[in-house]
Amino acid sequence: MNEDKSEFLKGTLDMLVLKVVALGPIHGYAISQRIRQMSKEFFQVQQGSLYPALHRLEDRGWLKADWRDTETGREAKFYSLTAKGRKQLETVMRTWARLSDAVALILRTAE
Amino acid sequence: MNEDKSEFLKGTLDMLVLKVVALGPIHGYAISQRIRQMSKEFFQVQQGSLYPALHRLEDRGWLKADWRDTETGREAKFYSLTAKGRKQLETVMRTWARLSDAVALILRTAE
DNA sequence: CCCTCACGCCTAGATCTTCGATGCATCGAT
DNA sequence: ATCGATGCATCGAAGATCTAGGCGTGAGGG
Repeated sequence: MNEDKSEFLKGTLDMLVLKVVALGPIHGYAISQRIRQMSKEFFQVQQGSLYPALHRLEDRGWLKADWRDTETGREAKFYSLTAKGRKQLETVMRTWARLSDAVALILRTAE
Repeated sequence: MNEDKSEFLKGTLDMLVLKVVALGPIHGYAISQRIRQMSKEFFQVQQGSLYPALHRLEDRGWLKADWRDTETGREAKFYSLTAKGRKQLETVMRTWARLSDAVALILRTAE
């Protein structure tokens, strides 16, 4: 398993977060809600997974954060995608496509 | 993330191994070759991942093992699927289907 | 007025998987 | 005789996720 593939064995979370942030600046709490709702309740991201993930993605230069006000007038940390993050998202989506094809190849083999 | 879903975040390896073994009794070394070849070189399972996985699956009662001779006249540990293992494979394949649908839902969202 | 729940951020420790490295033994081919 | 493939295995490091906790604000019901 090379590095890119291992990313997926370790989880799809990073990809999902990148994708959601790519739709427009959004804060952490809303990201988890959005992922849950977009996946029809399948993914229920825990905060203990989400926040470390966000910091990880920021450290790698894929996301940048700034504090803004919510519609409800609260302060929240809004994340946006960097140029690097956009490239990473594309890469990772291509890898996901290949991975799910590979899995399908194996799973569909008749017994 | 519930337990079943987490299985996938942690990796597809267990499912792939179960599936390959479901095709007929096969030994560890051959499993890794088969996975590689069936996935068109995408998955290259390391021995340091494979053997622990096999022991894990055996401990859970999904695989059983016995020593047999290879076509080349060597001894090797052949794994077969138990009844429990077959059920587990079905469960896990259904979960995979739902997971990849959920991922697709999110990834396909237009920006 | 108080209490609870949703919002919104975060970390620490435990647990699990995977990987790279290493070890051992046999066999066939050069 | 040596080297690569076959075939088994373990160890330690690295990483991701989860559970469980903590902190603060604000709105609404009793």
